[in-house]
Amino acid sequence: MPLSPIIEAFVLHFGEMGSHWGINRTVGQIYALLYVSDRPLPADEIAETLGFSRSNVSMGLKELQSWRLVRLQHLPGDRREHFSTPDDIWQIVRALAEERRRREIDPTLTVLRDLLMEAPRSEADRLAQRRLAEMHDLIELLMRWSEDVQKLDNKDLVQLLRLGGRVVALLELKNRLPLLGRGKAGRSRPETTEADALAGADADDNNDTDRE
Amino acid sequence: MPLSPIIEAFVLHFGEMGSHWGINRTVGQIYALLYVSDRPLPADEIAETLGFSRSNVSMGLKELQSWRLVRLQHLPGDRREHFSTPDDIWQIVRALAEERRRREIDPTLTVLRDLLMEAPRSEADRLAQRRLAEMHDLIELLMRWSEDVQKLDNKDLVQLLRLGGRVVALLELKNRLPLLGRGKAGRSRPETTEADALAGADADDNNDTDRE
DNA sequence: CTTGGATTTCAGAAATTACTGAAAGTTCAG
DNA sequence: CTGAACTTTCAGTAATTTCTGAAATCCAAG
Repeated sequence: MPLSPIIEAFVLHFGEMGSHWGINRTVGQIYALLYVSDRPLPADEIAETLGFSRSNVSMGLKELQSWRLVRLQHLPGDRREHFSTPDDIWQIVRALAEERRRREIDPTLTVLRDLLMEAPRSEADRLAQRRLAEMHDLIELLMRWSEDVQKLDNKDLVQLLRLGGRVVALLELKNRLPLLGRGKAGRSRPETTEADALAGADADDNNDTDRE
Repeated sequence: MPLSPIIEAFVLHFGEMGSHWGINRTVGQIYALLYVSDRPLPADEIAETLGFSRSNVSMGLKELQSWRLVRLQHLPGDRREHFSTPDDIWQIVRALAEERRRREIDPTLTVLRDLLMEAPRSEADRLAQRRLAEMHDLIELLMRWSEDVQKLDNKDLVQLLRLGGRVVALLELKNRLPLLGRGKAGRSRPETTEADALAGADADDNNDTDRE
């Protein structure tokens, strides 16, 4: 069954985009098709619709499953497996973020940490390690934030996003009324860690010598 | 001049990572090398150090420049061009986010909008368009947020990130004391737009029919 | 068990992407 | 101008990735 022009255009564009993001075209197209489909589709129907070989679709679906972007279900009276995407679109964002973290970010942090444990053998090494530490701390900060924010329910998340940069007004409010900050969120130890050094990186550039 | 083990390991890992992110290995390695280098490097030195051809390095540098991830400078008494990465690590994040947006997200939003303008020719089209609208609104929300947040200075940004999910406590506070919300940030029109539909996506799944 | 539809695996073909060396282009001191 | 030093372009080649069809495997029904 041929695709309507609207759906075809979307599928093609999505496939194209995928290839800029380390996902191959086939996989992107399969996902796009499932995303707009009104019902779960069996692999052979996907293959026929998109003009790929059955085995290629099988591979693609396997990859999408490993990213938790599609789910498998059985329809009554049909022995074939049918695939669909989660209804909640935020689940896509969460799944992508989590898997990226697990597969790419965490191993990178491990490498960085390992390299920071090594004894430097030269001045160049020392400088390099300072840069690696900066990168490590930046990534860790971003990841902690994203892990944390992903626990919010959709409602809070949307409210937060819509607030955008205006959230700073809230921050200032909090800073001006320190009593409020101590309740549920309060940790009493002085909050001077790597992150403060990160923040200072543009203000003055030469105070980052506190890490070896 | 051969690389120290620490730097070499970093360069190799970074090159590997690049290939998961739509950046080729060579480009990743060049960037990594510049990132940890203590001084701007000329192209021929990069080529020799990494074992690539001179022309390959030239291509790679051109690409990195187009992403605004390296900058070119001339050193006194040397006719060659030297390359380095910005000192402020946040600038990397900003540059990456902006370029990705410009190159990939914006065109995608345009495609989505175009497809949403098309008259649906079937029930399947109608459903597909509803899904496209959801995706469009989600992306737009995320992009507006990121554009907005990137205008913050490093200090505010780090504070915000460190706050993580606890920012919700502040939101609730604001909601409970509406007087405070109206100052600088206030917009008086009722804030009911596409975003609210997005937020509701998990609570009830069938109220998103308000968009054609 | 056996059968047959459904799925996966895998070796090789096809397509894409990355890389090189030679040649052309640019810049600037003399 | 000239030519030396440096950079870019580009056509061809190498390497990698994607895709396919045939064969193997799986699995539920009989």
